Amino acid sequence: MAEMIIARLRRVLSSRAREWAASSGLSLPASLPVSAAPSHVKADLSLPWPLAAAKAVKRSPLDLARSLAEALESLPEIESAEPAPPGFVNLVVKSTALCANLKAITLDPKRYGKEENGTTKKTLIEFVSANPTGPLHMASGRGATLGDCLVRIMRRLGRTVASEYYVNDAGGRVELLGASAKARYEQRHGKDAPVPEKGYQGEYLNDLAAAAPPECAGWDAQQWGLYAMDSILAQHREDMKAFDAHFDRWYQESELFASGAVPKTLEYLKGRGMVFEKENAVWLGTLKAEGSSDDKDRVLVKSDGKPTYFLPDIAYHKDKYDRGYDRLIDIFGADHHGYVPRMKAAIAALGKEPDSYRAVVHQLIHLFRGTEAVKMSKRAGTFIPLREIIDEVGKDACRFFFALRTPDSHLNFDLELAKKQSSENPVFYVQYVHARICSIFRKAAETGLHPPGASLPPPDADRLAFPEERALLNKLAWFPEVLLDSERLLSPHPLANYLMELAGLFHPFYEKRPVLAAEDPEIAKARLLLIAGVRDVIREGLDLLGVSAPEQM
RNA sequence: GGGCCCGUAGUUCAACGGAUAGAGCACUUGGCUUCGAACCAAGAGAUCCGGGUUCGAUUCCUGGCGGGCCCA
Repeated sequence: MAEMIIARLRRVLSSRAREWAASSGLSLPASLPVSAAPSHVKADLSLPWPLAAAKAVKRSPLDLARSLAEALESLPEIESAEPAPPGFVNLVVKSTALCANLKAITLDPKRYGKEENGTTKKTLIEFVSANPTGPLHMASGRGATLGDCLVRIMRRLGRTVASEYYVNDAGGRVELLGASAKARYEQRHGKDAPVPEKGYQGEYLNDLAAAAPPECAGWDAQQWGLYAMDSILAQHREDMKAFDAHFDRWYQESELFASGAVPKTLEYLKGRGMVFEKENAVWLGTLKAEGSSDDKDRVLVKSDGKPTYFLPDIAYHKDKYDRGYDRLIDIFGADHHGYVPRMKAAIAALGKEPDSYRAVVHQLIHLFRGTEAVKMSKRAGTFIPLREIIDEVGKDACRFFFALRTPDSHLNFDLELAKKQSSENPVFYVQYVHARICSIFRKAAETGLHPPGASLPPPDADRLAFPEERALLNKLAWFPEVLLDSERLLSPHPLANYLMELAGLFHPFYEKRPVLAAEDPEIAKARLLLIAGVRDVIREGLDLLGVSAPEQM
């Protein structure tokens, strides 16, 4: 398969530009980005390099742009290179190159975007990891979308990556959950049994108590706790399945205790001299750790001899490294952002490269019903379960909505709007393009113009020369770059926004350039290949977001 | 009180330090006997307020104001 066109151009242009710079006595920055030309410029690519280079020399940026444009114009893939004030070089890519790229997409859509010589590092992405003490709520949906999309995107790029869900099933909360469930059970049987003071209040505990097997009458809080946690965890698994979020492993905290990893990790940290004792407790010196931004030291083992949650968390992350992952990504909701500095400190205490650990903190979702804010409170039991949204809005709309935004955005989610299933939801805008194209292919099969499965000839560039066609050819070329952006930013939002833009370019083409009733059969076939490329990229792009691409809607 | 994040069009959101700040929805006016009108064309509409760095700031630094979250 041909190398992706933009990636190739980036390499070729950079290399030629460096030759040019060397012969002109200039120095160029280490990174030479190639970006799409802005809409008001009639070009495909835009280079701001002369602006950056002009600083050190006495020539004007525009002069340098003229000179650079001359040096680049002779490249085989380049149609024209024009200097533009204040010092850009705008490039038009040869249509033949874009057409070759189009043909390559349709030949093997599943590999479009794969980096042949990418990193061999193994990445582990941990996300959701909600406590099994209550149903998953909306915020988990955002974390699930970010994590799952990232896994899919990185796999598409050719990375080795695995996903995990960490289950906090050890410690005191099992018993507290059990006591809460037991109280609900006894209330159902007419007893005056108050839920423990700091216990769990949610309505779901009622359902859980009602569904308990007959022998539960004799259970103590611990047994109730195991039962409750099992059934809540089973619900989490079902919710994640319904949300199309896949985890390669559900890692249980109790496994760490069972294997002795917790005390071993403590010994390991002691051996590295990272631990001290004070007031009968054992501490990790996170405050003064290398590169630490934590605001105080953290307890690992309390004065009563019990470990805090922090110690098994460290043991879990050590285990990730021990299993051969050299790049860890954790995805948190903003309510856990305070956790990040101490985990970074712990990574340093383990002797790992700080850059090998990345935390994505996504902001929480503000829920509305129309204009009325809905407060989320797990304790009060008034949160909106993720399941309710999946059932009423659909996981496609929900995932696409979350995938469109950067993790940093404090996004608003209007339940009434989302439930409308109307065109107000952007996912339909993209899916509609896919359905429209599939419809054209059905018609093309009926009329015999293009039997299913038949291959289309590589297009003659002259037959895809209208601006609407050129714009699509160009946009399709950027798909692999968008995947790289998503990986770099650890977020699917560049991809989701790209799909909106691609869809937005298809409709005008559709209105102005008939495919089946084209001027002649050769043009019809060229346009069929073009829309096949659009269809494939939308289908693959939506798939990376975990969103379906219906053939009819 | 300290820390993290945010403030862009009526609204929900984009924009590696680059050019005339882009989309969806909503609004106004047009467009279905012609591949799907969940669409298109045209119109109107925005960077919270001061300073600073830079050839160039929505972006970086700094001081306010406003909001979300965490800690004390």
